[in-house]
Amino acid sequence: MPLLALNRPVASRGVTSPLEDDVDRTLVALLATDGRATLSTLASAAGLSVSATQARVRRLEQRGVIRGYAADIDPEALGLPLAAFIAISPLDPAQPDDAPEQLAELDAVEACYSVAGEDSYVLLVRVPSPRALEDLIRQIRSVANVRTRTTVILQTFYERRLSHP
Amino acid sequence: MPLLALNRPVASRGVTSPLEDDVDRTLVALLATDGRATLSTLASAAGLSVSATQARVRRLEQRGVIRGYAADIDPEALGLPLAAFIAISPLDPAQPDDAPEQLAELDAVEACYSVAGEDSYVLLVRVPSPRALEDLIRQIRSVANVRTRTTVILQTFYERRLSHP
DNA sequence: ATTGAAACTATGCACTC
DNA sequence: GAGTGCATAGTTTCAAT
Repeated sequence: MPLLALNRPVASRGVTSPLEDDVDRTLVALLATDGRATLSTLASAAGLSVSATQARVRRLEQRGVIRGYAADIDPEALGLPLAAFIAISPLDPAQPDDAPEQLAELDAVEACYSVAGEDSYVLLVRVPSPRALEDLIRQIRSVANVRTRTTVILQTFYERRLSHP
Repeated sequence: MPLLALNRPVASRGVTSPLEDDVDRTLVALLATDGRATLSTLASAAGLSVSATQARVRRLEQRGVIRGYAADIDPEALGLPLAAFIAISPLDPAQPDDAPEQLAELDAVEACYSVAGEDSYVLLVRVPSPRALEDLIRQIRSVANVRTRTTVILQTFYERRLSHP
């Protein structure tokens, strides 16, 4: 059973071919909402035998369409009730820029995107408290030599909804 | 097997109690990185019998610590290679504000956060093309009666990393 | 929490189309 | 290549301890 490898850039995880037919779409849609669906459940939904379904799912995994399986954990249960976006821009633009790698060291950084516009990167971070956010911002500034702009998240209405499948 | 229910606000999904001991932490950490880990695998890691492990996992699910299980699908495979943050603020502040609900109708909206600062909400959206992004922005403006500020995501370095467990 | 039995699920292989 | 069916190994479930 394949594990997620979330510390490497998405791009290095290999090319992803698109879904090939309705069976693939059905399997992906089901697994996206129930990552522990059994092959028999998937097989019934797809109208295929269990073996054929297994082969399909394996192919989706190997092609990188399915990147892994994860339990969705409530951040509050982990003691991380405070989330924020932190937009960062380099203080010294003439410096080698490996901010994403540097910032991956910090556990609080859940996501890192490079973006168009005023800022270079946007991070999604989760911390236990306002005090911890202050510390984190300080760390980010020194680790990556950047200026930061922080936007505190007040409420998460939804997250990780699956688009189209 | 529990299904995710991502269309309802996180807050309405019930209170989440924190993790209680190291066994819980081990189980959560494992399931967060491998959502399809078997009870025997989890049992070995936690140093418990399979049945005790099953009971633990069920409790974690019932307490809302584990909110569900999902396959991690590459958005490109779904034909959604373009992602963006869209920050929105109301055009008419004297109007009832149910933007998150209204915007949940749009499949392209993957996440919706209310935020502190200039803007009211930040959305994470995924679309097939720049043209589709233009259409989406138009839809968001009319559906929610808002002004938008869009930040295109150029690269996703990492996403959904688990913090602390 | 553990054991253990029964039901269900995953896997590989022989076979068909 | 892509599917089915079947035998076996492994997993999940639940009652009893």
